[in-house]
Amino acid sequence: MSKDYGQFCGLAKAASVLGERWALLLVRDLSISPRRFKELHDGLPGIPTSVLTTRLRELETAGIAQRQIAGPTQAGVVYGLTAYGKQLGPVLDALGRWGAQRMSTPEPDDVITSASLAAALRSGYQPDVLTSLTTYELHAGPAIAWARAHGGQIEVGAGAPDFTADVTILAGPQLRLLLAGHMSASEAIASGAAEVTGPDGALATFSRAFHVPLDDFETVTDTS
Amino acid sequence: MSKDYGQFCGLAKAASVLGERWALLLVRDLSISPRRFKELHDGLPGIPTSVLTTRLRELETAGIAQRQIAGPTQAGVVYGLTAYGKQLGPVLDALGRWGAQRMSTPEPDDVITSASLAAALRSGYQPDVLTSLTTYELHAGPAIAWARAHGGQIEVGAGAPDFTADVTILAGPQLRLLLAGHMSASEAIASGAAEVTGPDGALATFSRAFHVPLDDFETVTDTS
DNA sequence: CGGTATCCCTTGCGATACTG
DNA sequence: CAGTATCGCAAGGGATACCG
Repeated sequence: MSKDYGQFCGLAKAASVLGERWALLLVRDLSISPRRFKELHDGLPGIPTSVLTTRLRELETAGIAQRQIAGPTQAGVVYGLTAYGKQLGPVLDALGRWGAQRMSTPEPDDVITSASLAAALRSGYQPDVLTSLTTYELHAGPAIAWARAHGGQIEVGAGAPDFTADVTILAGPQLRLLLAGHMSASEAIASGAAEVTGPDGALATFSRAFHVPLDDFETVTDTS
Repeated sequence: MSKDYGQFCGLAKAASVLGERWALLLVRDLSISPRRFKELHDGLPGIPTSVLTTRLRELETAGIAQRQIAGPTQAGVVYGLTAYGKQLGPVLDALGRWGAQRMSTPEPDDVITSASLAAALRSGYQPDVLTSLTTYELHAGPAIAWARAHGGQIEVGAGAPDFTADVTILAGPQLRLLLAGHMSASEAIASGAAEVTGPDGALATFSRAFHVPLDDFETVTDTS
């Protein structure tokens, strides 16, 4: 499947690497921050270690990812993106935003990972909302992500932040509707869909600063 | 391979459809213009008809493509993108630009298709160069594409245009270097890499209006 | 033209186990 | 923790033939 398409075309070259199973999600996770093998394995539920190894090698060969030694001996192996790989960030964000349009409610077996939550924050960020530096800690089910943003600058991460956030939000699956603007901040709080710690109006500001639209057709017409 | 990833994540949803073999290239071709089954088959060298059918069905189910009846009886079946599918255009352009950065010279067996050439034109278009409406007809080996552009507006197509272009360019593989700005218009003409019909300076303007950068490392370091 | 229908066969995924 | 090794299986891709 890693086969080439035999076309002199940038998209074909991209597809030959990123079209591999798990590759896009792996790059997504690496784009949040450098990660260890085990973190990657845990963040991609279902991927076998052998496949993870193979993908990492392929990404290395393609100049997208690289091994980094982070600590003493080889205990500190860490995978990160190269400069070339980092350029994929905005592209994957756009692709994720596109895919998210038809994604309103989690399927019964859908999992939310911390890295995908962080990526969602990054992809929905609106540069013109936050006029002063604001930090967020967001919990969506078992997933945790944080953001530190101000004007055109944003930084996100997966897992608990190492600082105390200005605003902490505990949310359930309804978070999707809030980010889409289909549920107001006050509704979210009143219904218990979100629990907020922080200044008054913080959730309203949050939902404007991180907007992931929904193009609802509710469900795609099933023609089967 | 069409398996889902079980994640509530826009990128994961996108990957489950677009990660399929041939899917990205198929959408690319459809994004240029609606096409018939045979045109799609011809434009994707190597794809079996059965796989093409399967992909088209999957794209239909995902709400990305749709069958359209273009003529009398069923002789006029045509596949096109839905509104949702059309939103992928700019995203795929970005992905193609990313992939093209490491693509300097065609591999011996690389093919150039008209649709990929048209997509390349669209992806490299610089909105601030052409101050008046200009039309181009571009030949790169066996591939033919055209563009009609002015300011922020651009329209591209695969195959010979149905109008007489202001500028006609016959180019070889060296075209890649011209688009990257690694070869000047005058060099291209002098060396015979490009043959131009049109006003003086037309090729220089063209190479500024359609810019596809090259991030060269020549070849990615092979660490095998 | 616009597909269906087979068929084989590779590949690479997923599972599990195990090593430095 | 950071992988390697093995293995079986199923899916799906590619080729080819054929039908409406």
